[in-house]
Amino acid sequence: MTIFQEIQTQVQQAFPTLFGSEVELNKITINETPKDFIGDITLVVFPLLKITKKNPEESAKTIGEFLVNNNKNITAYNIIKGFLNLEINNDYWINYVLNQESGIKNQDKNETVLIEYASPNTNKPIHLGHVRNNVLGYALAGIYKANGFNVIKANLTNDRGIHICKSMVAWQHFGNGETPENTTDLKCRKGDHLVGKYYVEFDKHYKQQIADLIEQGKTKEEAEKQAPIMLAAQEMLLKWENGDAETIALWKTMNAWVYAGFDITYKSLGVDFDKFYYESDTYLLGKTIVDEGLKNNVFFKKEDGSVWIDLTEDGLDQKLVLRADGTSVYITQDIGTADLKYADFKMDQSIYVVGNEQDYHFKVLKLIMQKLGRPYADGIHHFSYGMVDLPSGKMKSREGTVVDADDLIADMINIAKEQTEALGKIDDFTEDEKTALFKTIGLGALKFFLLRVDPKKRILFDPKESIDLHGFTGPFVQYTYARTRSILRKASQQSNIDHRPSTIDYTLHASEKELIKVLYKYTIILEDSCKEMNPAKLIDYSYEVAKTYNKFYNDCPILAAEKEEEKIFRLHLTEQTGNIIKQCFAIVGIDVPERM
RNA sequence: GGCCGCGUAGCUCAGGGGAUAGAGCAACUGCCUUCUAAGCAGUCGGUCGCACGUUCGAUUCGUGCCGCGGUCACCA
Repeated sequence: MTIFQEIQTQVQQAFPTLFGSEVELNKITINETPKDFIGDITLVVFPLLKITKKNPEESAKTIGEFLVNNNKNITAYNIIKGFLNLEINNDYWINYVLNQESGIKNQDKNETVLIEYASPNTNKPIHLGHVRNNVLGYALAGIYKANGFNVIKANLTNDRGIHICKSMVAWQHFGNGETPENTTDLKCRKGDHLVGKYYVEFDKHYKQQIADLIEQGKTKEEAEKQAPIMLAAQEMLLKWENGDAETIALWKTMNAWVYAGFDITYKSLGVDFDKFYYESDTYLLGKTIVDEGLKNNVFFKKEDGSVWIDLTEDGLDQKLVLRADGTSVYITQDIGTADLKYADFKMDQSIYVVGNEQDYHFKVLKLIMQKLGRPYADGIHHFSYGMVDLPSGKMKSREGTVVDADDLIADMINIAKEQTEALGKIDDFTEDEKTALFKTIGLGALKFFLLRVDPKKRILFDPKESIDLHGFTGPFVQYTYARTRSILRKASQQSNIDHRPSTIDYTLHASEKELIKVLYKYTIILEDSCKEMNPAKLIDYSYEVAKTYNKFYNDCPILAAEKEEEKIFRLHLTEQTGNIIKQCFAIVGIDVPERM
């Protein structure tokens, strides 16, 4: 229990005695005291006045008096307007530091959470938008784990469908047998780029053919439907669904190229998965559930044989769940996969990390599963995040206006390299150590950049202004960590810092106390970031820790402290700061260097 | 047009019924013979989109309007 909660419940329990009436816990608002006032914790009395039946000053005085007399950690209080500012005993903070275990862990929740993220299409390499998805998904999984949940990271790979056939058709027509092994295009040695090249190629020819047909007097709609290359793709999709050997062989070959490429990108992003689902395995599953829903009158059939659900009573509209020809649509597959996930993992919560352009789709999916009476339906949650936009607007793979993930990662590492080398602090590093450090810093900057913004908000990325390494950034926090490590290394050469006094007698420096208070909040923030499903909360906190430590570092000598006890205490503070930074970053998937 | 989301400093973002609205970047000024200056301190910069309402108190909640984005496919 934190001291915030402790005071809150203590005041609640005392209320009948003090004021002759009960009070709800949530009426007792406790805040940190703003910097310019005296005190550590502030209780706002305004909401309590109706119950105390006294004016703000008197009410605050009664509570303040009570707390000072009955809580040994509270030494003094002052009242400004309706704010009761409480001062916490120095020893409370000092003991907190001295008795803090290094590994803070939350209790096991005995609850399973499945988090689906990444979920790429196998027709093109991933871009910055997908990177946001990957980084958010991985961070969210880390946050749930750190909060004691059993987490399954799932990747639903979109490996079939018309868009996949487009790349295949284009490769057949224009590929001339190009493979990742024999290609002269360096970029295409990585198979996802090779396949992506033909996806773009398809679109180019498709557009040309449409233009030609329109010139021949067709309408735009006719042209779009009759373009030979599109007909070829549709034909290929049918062949694929019928299991045509040649088509399946080509599909397998090209998908294998893509997977080899994805593996490299996942690896450099440092993300991983416990379970891969493939749409080619799951796309038929939804159909039996559609039958079930028809029997239960959740769905209805129209004259042409197509199957629908009526969601008008839920404020939505009618939604198709199966085509007249009996083939699946997007949501049919998701219905089937939802059941499959539950069969596999019996999860309590099922989180979908998918962009906010699909808000409507997931609203529908959840409603359908609820109407079908699925036990996991209420646990479905769409973790909806904003798009990454460029100054020129939206990224579009087909039009080539994307920031490629591999390029971006390489750029970031390069920026890290240039700036690190310019500082000249790591000249004694081996080449391997340097390479590792540049990657740590470059990816740290990138991930921090993507995570520091509220997930539901869109991000504007300007390729011309590279991601910063100073200020509110990943490298700033990493730097602070390296700083703590540097001091601890020096300390270990000097004396034994393992010696831990049970108590210590001196007045905390203001910056020292400020730092302790920030460290104290760690578990609260970790819990909040999970409840609010917001990695930005943890990122923001890691920055606050670093910033506060740097101030402390500047104000308080550590190794050169006047008294030995002081030095030992400050080394403990330094160690804990480093531990918390490292933990925060590990949770969201950012590495931390020993030196930089 | 219906529905959903977002409008906070020149730019990128925090805050989310409570005190004087905070960071970073950009601009300017100090601080390295002393533990890593990727740092610290400071100056400059705001009608929290607009209006009404609820409240002791609204940037925060509600309604309306304006602006931006998304979505309303037998695409995924």
